Amino acid sequence: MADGLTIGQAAAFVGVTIKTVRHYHRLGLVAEPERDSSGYRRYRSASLLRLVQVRTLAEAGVPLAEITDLLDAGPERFAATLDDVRRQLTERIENLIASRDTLHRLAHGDRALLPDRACAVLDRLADLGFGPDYVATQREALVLARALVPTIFDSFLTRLEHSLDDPEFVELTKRGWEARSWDPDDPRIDELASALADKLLANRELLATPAGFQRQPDAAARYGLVNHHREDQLPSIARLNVLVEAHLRAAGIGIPHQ
Amino acid sequence: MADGLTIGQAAAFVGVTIKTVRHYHRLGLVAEPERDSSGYRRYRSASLLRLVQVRTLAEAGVPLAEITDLLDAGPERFAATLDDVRRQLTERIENLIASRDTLHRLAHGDRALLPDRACAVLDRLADLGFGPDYVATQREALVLARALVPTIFDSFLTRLEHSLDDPEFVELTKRGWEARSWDPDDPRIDELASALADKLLANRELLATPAGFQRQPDAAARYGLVNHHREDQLPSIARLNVLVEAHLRAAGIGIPHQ
DNA sequence: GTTGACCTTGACCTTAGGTCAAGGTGCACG
DNA sequence: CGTGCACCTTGACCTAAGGTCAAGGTCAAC
Repeated sequence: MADGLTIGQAAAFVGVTIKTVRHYHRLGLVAEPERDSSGYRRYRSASLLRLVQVRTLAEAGVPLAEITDLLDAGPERFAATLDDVRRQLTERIENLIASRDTLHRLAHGDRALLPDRACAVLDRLADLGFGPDYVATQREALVLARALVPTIFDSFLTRLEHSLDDPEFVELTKRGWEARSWDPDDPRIDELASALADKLLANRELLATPAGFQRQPDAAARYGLVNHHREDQLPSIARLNVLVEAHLRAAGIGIPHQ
Repeated sequence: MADGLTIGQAAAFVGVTIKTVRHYHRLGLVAEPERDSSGYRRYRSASLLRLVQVRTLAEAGVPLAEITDLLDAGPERFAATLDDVRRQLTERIENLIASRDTLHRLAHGDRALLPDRACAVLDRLADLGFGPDYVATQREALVLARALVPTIFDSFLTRLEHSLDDPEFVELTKRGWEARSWDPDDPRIDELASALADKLLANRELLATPAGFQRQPDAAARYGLVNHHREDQLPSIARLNVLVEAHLRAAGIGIPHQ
């Protein structure tokens, strides 16, 4: 009894778990105490003191790896190191707060990873009579665009809003979406491509490359991915777009190419 | 080229490392894309979209384990889960802030894990002519006391302050500390023990058990550890204390016993 | 003598990837 | 045509601070 506490008692007194005490032993933060005849660790006040010191620092957020140095250092380095640790904690806190704010925007207001303005455009698509599939695909393209070409996301949206103001263009786009169920060789696709190309050539603002586009590395490849999103599953749409681009190139308009 | 990006390109486009992409595959967060003839993964826009979605949530602090469910859930559960994650983040942030504050108090003001008032007492010990060894041992005992019997730490300090107001008691204590280098059987230890016991019996407030003492579990054992700190390395001091306690018990005073 | 609470060690698990190793692939340059 | 270099593949092991589980030894009480 007088020769010390068992590990469970010591841990309870200091307010930690047994496993924590053993962990500190293994890391060398607290020297192993003597063992009794049955191999049990026996803790005396000096061990408890060390345990308390380590625990106090650990609870304050000091990494265990630094605690040994800290307890062995003089008061000047003690304070300096603590300040250092405090700065690191502050940084982590700020990162977490930023995460939390992002999360807040995602949960409230942003619907499915997009800002309000993009959601409004998608709602307008639905109002204009586009089917849910089309709206879903456009939503995906917008999510992709925001991540891959963030610098031009806003002008991308602006162009989209513009295009929805033109009833003829809306009609052509709807018909284009119907083409997804046609055979890729259906001659109506060729007609539609001509009509779309004519429309675009008559309203060139729908084609304008936004300023700052080239500052993005791999801009053309990124943009191509957004523009051709899901085309691998929609061969007729893919062909339609190929034809439209061919028309435009024939008219001397360079299309960003993958 | 038209059949997809390699993992390095996909990772760069989305803004993560290759290892992160593979990690998401292994966790099932993003389905493995098709491989080309040499076994390279080839990413198309659908994979990139998924990668972007996962990345957005992960960056916002959502645990990876919850992201699959989140992306498959409807918008109502989406928002609810995000709120839940946000609450957990808030909790972690508050814990970190508390740690940082503790750290601040440790680095500035608190010297070596003790509050100002305790440091003042220790300074006073030095002023009264106690040697650095004694002060260091007392400092350790205070650190131990604060952790093991926090509820009575303040009254413990008060008693200590009181005792230092009594020059006779100070003298006896100093002489007690000198006894550390005596032989444990030195008869002067017996004399000193009598004198100390008389002094304590004449000033019983130096012995009073503080209120609330018994509310601490294992109060006596904890208190004993503090009172007998380092005695295992100071046999003469240990004997002195044993004798003093015997005197007090003989006079009908119960000493908390280990 | 047996039960239940405690102790011992060791091995594996957690998060979100990072690092290293050994080997295959694709492209440009000489 | 070989060579170098950058990229890809898998697999195994590492992080911080312990938690959990397993198998077995010990102690005190009934």
